[in-house]
Amino acid sequence: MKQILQSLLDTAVNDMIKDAGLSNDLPEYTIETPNNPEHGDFATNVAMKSAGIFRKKPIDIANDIVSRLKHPMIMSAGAVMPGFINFSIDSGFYHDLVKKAATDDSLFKSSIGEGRKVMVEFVSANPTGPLHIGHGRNAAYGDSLAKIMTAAGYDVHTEYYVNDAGNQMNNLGKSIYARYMELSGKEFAFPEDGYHGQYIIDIAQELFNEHGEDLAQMPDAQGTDVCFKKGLHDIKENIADTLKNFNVDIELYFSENSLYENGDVPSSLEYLKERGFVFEKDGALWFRSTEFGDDKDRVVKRSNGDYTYFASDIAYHKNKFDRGFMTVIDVWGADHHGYVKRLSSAIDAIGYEDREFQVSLIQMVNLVNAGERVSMSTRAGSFIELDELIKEVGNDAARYFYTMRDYEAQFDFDIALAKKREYDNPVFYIQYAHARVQSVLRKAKEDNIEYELCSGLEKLKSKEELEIIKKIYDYINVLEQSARNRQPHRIGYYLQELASMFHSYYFNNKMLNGDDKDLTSARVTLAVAVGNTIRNGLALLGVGAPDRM
RNA sequence: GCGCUCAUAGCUCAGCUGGAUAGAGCAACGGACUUCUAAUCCGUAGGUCGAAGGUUCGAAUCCUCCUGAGCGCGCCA
Repeated sequence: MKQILQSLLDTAVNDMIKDAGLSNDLPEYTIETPNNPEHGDFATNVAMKSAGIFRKKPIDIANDIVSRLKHPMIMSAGAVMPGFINFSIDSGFYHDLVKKAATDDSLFKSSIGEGRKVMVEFVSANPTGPLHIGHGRNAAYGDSLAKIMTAAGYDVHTEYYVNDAGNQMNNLGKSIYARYMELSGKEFAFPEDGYHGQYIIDIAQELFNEHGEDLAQMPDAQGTDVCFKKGLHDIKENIADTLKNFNVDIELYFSENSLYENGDVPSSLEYLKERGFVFEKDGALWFRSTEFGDDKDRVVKRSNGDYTYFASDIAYHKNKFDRGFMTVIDVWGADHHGYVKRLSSAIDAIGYEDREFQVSLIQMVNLVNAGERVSMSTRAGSFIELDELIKEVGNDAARYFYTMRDYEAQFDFDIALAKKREYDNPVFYIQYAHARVQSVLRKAKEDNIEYELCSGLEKLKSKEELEIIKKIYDYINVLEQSARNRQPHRIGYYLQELASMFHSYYFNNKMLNGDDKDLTSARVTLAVAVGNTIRNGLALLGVGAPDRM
């Protein structure tokens, strides 16, 4: 419908430009669905946007445009001050929409992505311990974004970057080894930056059960290595399990260490060196990020010979582009924002000009428990695990809560509240709307009430019914906005509104009317259309749509 | 000190890249179950969009300057 209007308007305005003897391009304008029903089904600001071209009052232009529009879909069109044009649409077109929404999923998919290859890299938490509540937001966001962009026609691939190289891995090995030695009654200094969580002790205990005191007999370096390998393996597995339980799809766990093993790190630095962006100073290797507006140049290889984390990140992102991704989206915690300029500089230096790099900085989750603030540090071991949260509040509620708010705003996750609110929660409200639809279908079957899907639709003519259909049609708009702006939270708000409209409609109107087959058919079709919309929307958020509750 | 993000109803937050009378949920108050699930619905109340300027037909939205909160500024990751 919108496309039809747009092409009608484009033609009308183009004709007017020609008639006026001008050669301007069309102005950018919007066609939207007004919140105020008195403003019709659609409204456009094209006349106001054209005021500069024609040097006339917007209202006069609007009237001129209206006089040029003719189409069976348009029941009426009118120009109002200060220059909006409002349209009312013939209800037959709405009935076609319900039919579509009730029978297939084509209304819930968009093609604005045009098959563009996109990588979303997210979570990427260091494999030094289980995921905690802070990671949950990143995981929920990234997964929903990927699902949304897929529905919007992008070719999306998801990845988790595993930082299985560098100092922290040494610390992990030593931490486990120290705990192991404790169990063996021996001493090994616990590393200063070691990890204190219970899971470290658990891993050590497993090693002890498995090997007895064998590891204590080895040289420390060798024992530490065994501990490290076991620790990394177990922690990675734990993280992958948690994400799977959280309904998060990661297509590939990409190992940082693999970039060292195959030589990508030095070779990508060499590549930048050839292009003149890497130089030597004070015995270290530097990347000239000031060239791209960064505050200072950054070290990529330390004077002691170690590569920095930044170096492997350069290699990783070059690798992403080399694999043909046109858009690369990184989902990071907001505390890493100081790192954005550095990496985007390096990507500029790599020089794939047709590519796009974006970072979504997920704001902090402040953990609150009954008013008391809980700090979350992996090292101190005082964090609440994501697993625990999922167990407490359920996967659906957790996923929904995390993506309920704009990722750019920080929010307090009050655990006590989340536990308590189980039945007082927007996600259940939405799911209940879906379950109600299924319940109607079950009831019809039980009572042998006859109806025919997609027939009798001319009965759908009340204001309430047409509003719901318009809302269903608005889904595609929300999906596209959500994908474009990388804002999954819009979906949740939309679903809440749709569910609310349906609950109200359901309460005031009987879906099943045994004596009136046409009316029953029409209303059941509308209900099914709503149910399908909700199921599709919830799926984007990683939330299930149960048939009964 | 420099940089990033945020500030909207009592609370938690939306507000569709500048549109028409700023919206929801929770909390508060008043109503609706002989019903396809009351996990629902209907109504009432609640606002100087942090403050001040600017840009234009039009600003919660864009610009400048303040105020306040969070985070970041390493040859760590």
